[in-house]
Amino acid sequence: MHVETLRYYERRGLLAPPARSPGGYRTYTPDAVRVVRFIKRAQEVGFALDDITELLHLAQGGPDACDAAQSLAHARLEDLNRRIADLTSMRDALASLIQTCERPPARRECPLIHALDPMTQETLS
Amino acid sequence: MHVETLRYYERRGLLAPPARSPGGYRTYTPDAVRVVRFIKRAQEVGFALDDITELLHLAQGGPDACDAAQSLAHARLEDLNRRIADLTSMRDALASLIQTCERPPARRECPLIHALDPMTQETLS
DNA sequence: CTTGACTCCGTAGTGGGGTACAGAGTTGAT
DNA sequence: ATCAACTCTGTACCCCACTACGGAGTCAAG
Repeated sequence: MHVETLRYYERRGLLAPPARSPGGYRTYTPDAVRVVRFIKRAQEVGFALDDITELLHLAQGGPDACDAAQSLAHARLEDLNRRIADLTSMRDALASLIQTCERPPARRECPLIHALDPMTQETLS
Repeated sequence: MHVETLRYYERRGLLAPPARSPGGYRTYTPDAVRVVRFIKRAQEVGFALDDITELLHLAQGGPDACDAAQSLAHARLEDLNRRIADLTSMRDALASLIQTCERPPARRECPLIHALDPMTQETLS
């Protein structure tokens, strides 16, 4: 954990400004550590900092908060699925492009570059 | 295609500066259009603009260029696979987190928020 | 020839999640 | 008391691929 990252979270309102030592140093409570771990975990499952800010507020709230958290999570899940689908179709397209390289090149023409060239392939997208 | 995007590509060296009309307007040749389409296609399969710049240079080169293009493509492919794997494990983690919501909440505690809280779950990561 | 829609230019801003810097002050161990 | 190693502050910068702005000039249709 970088120090600046903590300051950054504080600026963003994810982390309450902690008490200070006589010299002005931040003194973090165990609770603040808990919050930071929460943030890290939430990031790991795909929440953005804005979402996490909201989750942290929700964590204080009552039972309604639970529904809100759940729908936030569902939105993130769909987001992840979309991104996975996008990347997967990219990957498949690139892989099949690379396949063309396996075939012996007709002298002086790179099949891969050729395949990307709209001159020679009018049939894609 | 936004005009500014074309100017941007020109600045970045992806697109050769085109000839100008008497009034100073860019007049693009069909070849320039071809290059732009090449760029778009390459982007769609996951190449970054820097890679594409290189591919475009390679497109002029001889047979060595083909190997270079191929290894560039392989690097991109591995990149995509890595990103897909990352997102997939995120998705699975989030999905199983959401699963906890399906179970009836023990009054006043959001299971999802609960699950992210390091206080209550010391066993993850 | 007028009009409305376009393009010219350079520079600056966007978003997301931080990271870097400089110069001064503080901490804790020896 | 001394010293290395840390932290304090604000601001600016990183990446990437654009996008926006504003004021002036140009193009093509009617």
